[in-house]
This record gives sequence, C-alpha cells and structure tokens, in this order.
Amino acid sequence: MSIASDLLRGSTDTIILAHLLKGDSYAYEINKNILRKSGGSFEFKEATLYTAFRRLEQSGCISSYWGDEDTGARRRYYTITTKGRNMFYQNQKEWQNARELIDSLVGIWEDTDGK
Amino acid sequence: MSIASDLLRGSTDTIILAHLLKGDSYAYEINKNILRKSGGSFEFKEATLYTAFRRLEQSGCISSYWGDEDTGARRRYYTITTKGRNMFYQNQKEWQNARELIDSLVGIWEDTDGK
DNA sequence: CCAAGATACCTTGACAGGTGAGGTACTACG
DNA sequence: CGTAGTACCTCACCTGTCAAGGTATCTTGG
Repeated sequence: MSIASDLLRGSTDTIILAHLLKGDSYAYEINKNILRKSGGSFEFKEATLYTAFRRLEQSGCISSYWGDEDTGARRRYYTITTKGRNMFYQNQKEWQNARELIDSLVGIWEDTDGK
Repeated sequence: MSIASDLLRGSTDTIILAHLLKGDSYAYEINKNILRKSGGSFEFKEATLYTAFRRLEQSGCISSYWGDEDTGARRRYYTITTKGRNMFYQNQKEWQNARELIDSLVGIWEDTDGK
C-alpha cells in the first residue's frame, strides 16, 4: 500500500522546491512529474499538495501568478524565490544528515562496544 | 541546530524496535544509546520517547515488565513481540524504498525527457 | 548534610502536517 | 449526456512532536 507517508512528511517542501528549481510550474503538473519519476508509486494527495504550496507561499519561499491559457482549466504557476532556493539547499543538507542517521539507527549493526 | 525532527518522524518506531531486537531494554537506556550512536547529535525528546513506547505497546509490538532493581530509579523493561519483529522488517523495507524515492526527488537531476 | 545533577518514569495541552471527503469549472470522448 | 481528465480549493479530523510540568531515587561535591 504505497509508501509510508510519514517517511515523506519532512521532505514534502523540499521535493516541491526541487522541481521549481528547474523552472516555473503549477501544482498539478509537479505532482504528475513526481508520479512519473517515482515510476507510478507515489504522488501527493491533493489536499497535501495544495496546502504545501500555500504554506510555501506564505513563508515566502515561492510566489505565484495565474497562467494566461484561454482554454482548459486555469493554472496557478509558481516561481521559487531566493529564500526558497536557500531553504532548498539547507533542507537538502539536512536530508543527507537525517538519512545517514536513520540508516545507522535502523540497520542491523554489529556490536560497537564490549558488553 | 540538530536534525530536523520531521525527517525522523516516520522512523521513530522503527528505531526503537531496532534496539529491542538486540534484547530487552528500557526507554531511557535506548534513548541514551541513540544519543551515543548519533555522536551526540540526536535523541528523542522525553515526551516523544514515552508516548512512542506506549503506542508500540498498545499496538502489540512490544510488551513490558518492571525491573526488579532494589536500588535506583525503577525501570520499565520492554520486550519485542513477534508482531513487533514483523513490523520492524516491514518498516525497514519501507524506509529503503522511501529513502531511494526521496533521493531521486530532491537531488539535482539531469533532464530525463525531452522538452 | 544538603544542594545539584543524573537516572528514570509520567501526563497535559498546544500545534503542525497529512488526508478523506467534499466542492467548483472546463474540455474531450463516445 | 455521462464519464473521465485537468486543475484548482476548503474543512474537519487524526496523529505525532514537544514544551512544560510533575514524581521518586541515587550519587557527588562542597
């Protein structure tokens, strides 16, 4: 049953910022990109997706504007800000630390000390 | 400042189960082992720690008994159950999947498709 | 001897993020 | 015309974290 969502919880914002680093996009498209990149195994729930974008905008990491398509559903495009870029690099480092920490804590380690 | 706790959120139970896999222990000791293993960079907050143990016991993954030390603070020891063992191996697999997924989503990837 | 710190446990209330369930509006297809 | 896809949004609920408070015992330094 899909990927345990609590494991992704701390990476939601970072994943979104990573996509916007490549250029402006809109929530729905980013989610479909994630689905494709994960080989169909993961995408955000819609409620999670849109609240994440709102959170990121409110904290000044991204800014938005309406697309001007005159056909089909309207799209809200997002741009990553300087603050968002910094946040991303920071989060990326934190992820690397956390990953190594968890790896060392959930692995089947050999004894590290006598006793 | 320390490790972002949201990144650890989904691994709390797995980390505890991993320790109990090596033998019975008590909450405080496990937390200090975590602190030592992380090189002093991480340990659970007490409230988080004890609620996690209670959660695991209520879900049948661990069982507890009071230690019989007749000196010092009393200790509640925990034993991992068969259910807990299965849970651990399951969680460990999920962690590996999640880790790879996040790695692929927060990395600076090269283009994967034309456009 | 007594204060401080370590050991070891516990609970409560607030808060943040994820999510099910619901909604809107447009386009395309058969 | 009904269904499915695109694309957005909101609300109420649940779960896990954590600051803050508490209890009790033992050890160590002044």
